Amino acid sequence: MMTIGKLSITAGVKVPTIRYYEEIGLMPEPERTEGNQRRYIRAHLERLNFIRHARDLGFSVEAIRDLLSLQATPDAPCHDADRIAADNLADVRAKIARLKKLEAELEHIVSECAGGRAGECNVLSTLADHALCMTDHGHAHNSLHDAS
Amino acid sequence: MMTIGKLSITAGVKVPTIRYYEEIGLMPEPERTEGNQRRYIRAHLERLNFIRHARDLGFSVEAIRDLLSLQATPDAPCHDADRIAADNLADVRAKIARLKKLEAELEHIVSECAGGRAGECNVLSTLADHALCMTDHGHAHNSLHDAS
DNA sequence: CCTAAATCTCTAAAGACTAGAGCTTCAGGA
DNA sequence: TCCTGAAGCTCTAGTCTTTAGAGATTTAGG
Repeated sequence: MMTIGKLSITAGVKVPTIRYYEEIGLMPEPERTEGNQRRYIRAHLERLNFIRHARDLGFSVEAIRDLLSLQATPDAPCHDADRIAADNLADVRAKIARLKKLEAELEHIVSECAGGRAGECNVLSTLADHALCMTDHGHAHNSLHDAS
Repeated sequence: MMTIGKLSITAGVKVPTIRYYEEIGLMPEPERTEGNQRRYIRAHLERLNFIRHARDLGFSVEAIRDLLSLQATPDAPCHDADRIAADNLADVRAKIARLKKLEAELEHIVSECAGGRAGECNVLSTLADHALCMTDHGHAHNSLHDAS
């Protein structure tokens, strides 16, 4: 029987985040004390560890929801879980590729800065003039920010 | 003189996003027709290209604001713009490093999946048991999602 | 029993947009 | 010149994943 604070420390997830996970249905509603405080058992800690770990790996909340439901039915084929992980891997690889292009472009920009005035600054001119781009990094800037 | 729709297509930025940029002061208020519709000139398109390009590169809106103000005063030292780009480069490198760890871990997870049942699935058990982790990927998952 | 720490709910903020309602304007054709 | 449909307008509210406070209540230890 742990309090939410203990669970928070143990799992490395902030208290309001735990309550948020409960709200969106990732975590089940635990039992409460007479005074309405949440009390968790070990199963809750394990589930929260699972969630945090998956989040760290970049899985979206929806993907985690799927994984958790798979976990709940151990006789189901593991094919789905594999697909979710494989999708995630593809995503991670795409992000890496994209970030490497950005890295190259930023390196180029920074190395050319000779400490002059802004009017002749390479950072600014490169950003202003798309034609100077070294790479075609396209318009898919969402891929930089998505968690999935 | 283009409409907001034309500007949107040309710059690859959605119409509501352009209006949002105006609202937060990244884009200036353009002239309006008698009937209150926005009309843009080429300078607007260039500025919007600058913004989109910088967003694609992972610059935060605040960083872009800085860059834009530097651009407006071409006699200022370019040192600040360089620092902003250099900060971003460090960020991008950190993101790459982190994603590579995740990639390795996901590769490991996926490759072990033999198509069995969920009960013995490596994806699920790895996520469930932190001790199986190959790397210490810590709790700093924010760094994956920050744009700055 | 008292008190300080922890918990409770609820609201609101962050960043960077996106979507819809309901209305008005514009451009092209008959 | 009128009509019509696409595109524009404003305003509100929602997205997503947390995080932070306010103000009230409960708990555990001494």
